[in-house]
Amino acid sequence: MESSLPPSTAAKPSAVQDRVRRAAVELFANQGYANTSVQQIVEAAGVTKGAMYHYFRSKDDLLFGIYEHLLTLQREHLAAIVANDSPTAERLRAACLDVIGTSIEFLDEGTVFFRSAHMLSPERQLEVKHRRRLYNDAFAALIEQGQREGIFRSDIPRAVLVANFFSDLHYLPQWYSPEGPEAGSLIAEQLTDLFIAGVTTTDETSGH
Amino acid sequence: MESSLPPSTAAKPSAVQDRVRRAAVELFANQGYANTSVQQIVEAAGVTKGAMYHYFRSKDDLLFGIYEHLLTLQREHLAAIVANDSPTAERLRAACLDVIGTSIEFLDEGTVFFRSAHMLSPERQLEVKHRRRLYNDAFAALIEQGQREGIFRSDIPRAVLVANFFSDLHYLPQWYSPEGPEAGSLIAEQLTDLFIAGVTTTDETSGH
DNA sequence: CTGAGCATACCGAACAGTCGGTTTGCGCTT
DNA sequence: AAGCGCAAACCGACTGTTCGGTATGCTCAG
Repeated sequence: MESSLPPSTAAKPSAVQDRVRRAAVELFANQGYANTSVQQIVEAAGVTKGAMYHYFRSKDDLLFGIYEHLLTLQREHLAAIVANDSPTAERLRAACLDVIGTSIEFLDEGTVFFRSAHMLSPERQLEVKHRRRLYNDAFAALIEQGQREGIFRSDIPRAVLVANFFSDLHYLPQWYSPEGPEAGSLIAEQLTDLFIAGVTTTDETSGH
Repeated sequence: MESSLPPSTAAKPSAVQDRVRRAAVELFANQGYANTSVQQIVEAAGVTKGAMYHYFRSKDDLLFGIYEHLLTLQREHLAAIVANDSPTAERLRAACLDVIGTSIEFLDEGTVFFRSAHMLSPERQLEVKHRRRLYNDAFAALIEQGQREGIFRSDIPRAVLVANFFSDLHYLPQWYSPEGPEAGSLIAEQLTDLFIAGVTTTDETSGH
């Protein structure tokens, strides 16, 4: 949207590059990676194949770029939140709100992220898996701390608790569609509420 | 598993048909629909292409068969559970346990179900969408009843509550892998617990 | 005149689906 | 029991098309 600025401004990531990326994300999200031809992408972006292959080494590069973007973003956000010195419950809440918010902001990217992981080259699949695991572990560590403090229930394996939250991120692109401007953060709060409600210790779940 | 019976027994769904189906599900789950060639399927099934096309009209038919199977199964189960005259809370719990159990039993089918919906022919996408909606509505009706009874919280849109549960089904094939024999139903109970805990009315969420 | 930025024509591989043909199983006549 | 006839089951080479990627050519700023 800031593409209407005079071309003199800022470091250009090349208009072509950007348009190809945007077109690719949208097409991948709507038709799947394997079902989208390079020809379609360049047509949607209004460039030629030669131009595209000038900036990207392969179709796979285009796909991996999406993962790279989201993974980096989420890692940075979570690291910042965890580093806070607020109470565990608040940090968990902040982490949930943030990652749901991000997922809503990048809905198409999320769709591709969760649907097309198996289309990446094997090495890159490993890379993605690894970095996802790091995120997962950092998140799980938050929950573990809460469990030690006695505020989160311990009668259910931590892996299940974590999966129960991550599932919301997975499913989000499948049912959420942006309506109002604020609707996004509202959904984020509601889903976070539900998760926290499920994970918080109650009389029945405290000790076991 | 009952394939070891003498060939004299029962109505045969044709051994070839069955082996093709199994091979297709596994390959679709592991590599995605678009990335799996008909040649791979028939090789894995140990049949020829001619044989396959004798029983299936197209590759798309193979895919739709998976949806047909799961949709029919889940619809029947839910209908039976809803028709019970037990209390709402118990029926919701039973519905959750059942559909998670089914999803675990048919993990590969689930993987394909959630990952490859956009590969179906447009008409069949609509059909699947329609039947999913019916299931969704029946499930939502259960929750609505609980809300009217005051046992389920009403401060969060019903659609969000439902999505919060369905997300678990979506994510399941991504993280769950069958270990012990009983582990499956244990997971089902834990996830159901978490969902119910989140959706049940507490002091803070009762009125609004 | 030179090289970055792009356009165009093209390549080999792989794909879903087809089709003419062969084999197999089975009811029926003799 | 033996042979006939015929349909269903199955085979696999083949086709037209599409794909990701490349090779080469053009253009214009510096």
